[in-house]
Amino acid sequence: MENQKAWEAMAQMFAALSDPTRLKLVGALMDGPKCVHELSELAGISESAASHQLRTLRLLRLVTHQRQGQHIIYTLNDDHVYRLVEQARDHALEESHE
Amino acid sequence: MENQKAWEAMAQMFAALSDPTRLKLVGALMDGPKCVHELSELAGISESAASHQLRTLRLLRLVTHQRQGQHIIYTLNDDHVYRLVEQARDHALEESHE
DNA sequence: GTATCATATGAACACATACTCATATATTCA
DNA sequence: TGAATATATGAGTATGTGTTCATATGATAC
Repeated sequence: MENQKAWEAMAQMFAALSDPTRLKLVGALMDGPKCVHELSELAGISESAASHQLRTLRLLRLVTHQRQGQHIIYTLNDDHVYRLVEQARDHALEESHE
Repeated sequence: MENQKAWEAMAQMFAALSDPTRLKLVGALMDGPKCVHELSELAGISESAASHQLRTLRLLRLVTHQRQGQHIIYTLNDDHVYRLVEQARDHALEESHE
């Protein structure tokens, strides 16, 4: 089965977005780059928790980060993520008014 | 926070596709409706495991099922799922040849 | 009826994961 | 240099999840 790895990569992609906290972080980043403190507030979690989850998103290459003084600015990595979340949102909206 | 439920619904959607086994089941269904036995073979898992995961996909409304004699035929529920998986596949492919 | 096939379900277990708390690292400012 | 701020990280823990195994349900054939 040569596809096994492809399925795993895709599943990993979905897994990155399968947690409400991480999804909120990504959602916040869809409005533009932000620092950890701001992200933690927008997601309603501790800064430590945010840092942990941002690390996960970083390892999965959904976000990138760069230092700006004492702040670390996180940014969405590419448009695929953006579009994926938008599409899921459409689906969720459609489901909700059934 | 009125959006909390929306994020959770979306996260749940992604969670449904975040497991390689479930993703393979959905992938198999993208080629057309199939019975449990066939799905379990295509996904390379036991029929019991397949049944458990199909139940999950059913509860999350990603698939529907109908009886046909002694077989239960599963079908993809809507096009959103189809498009979501296709998009993720594109992303995975693009990532892989970086 | 019973035997058989297809699927579903519950319990149990192993493993993953998301958080908190404490601590470490890195930057800026005095 | 040392204090303060921003972020990262490791350990510990509680909860979630995917599988297997055993058993149950439902349909067909005899």
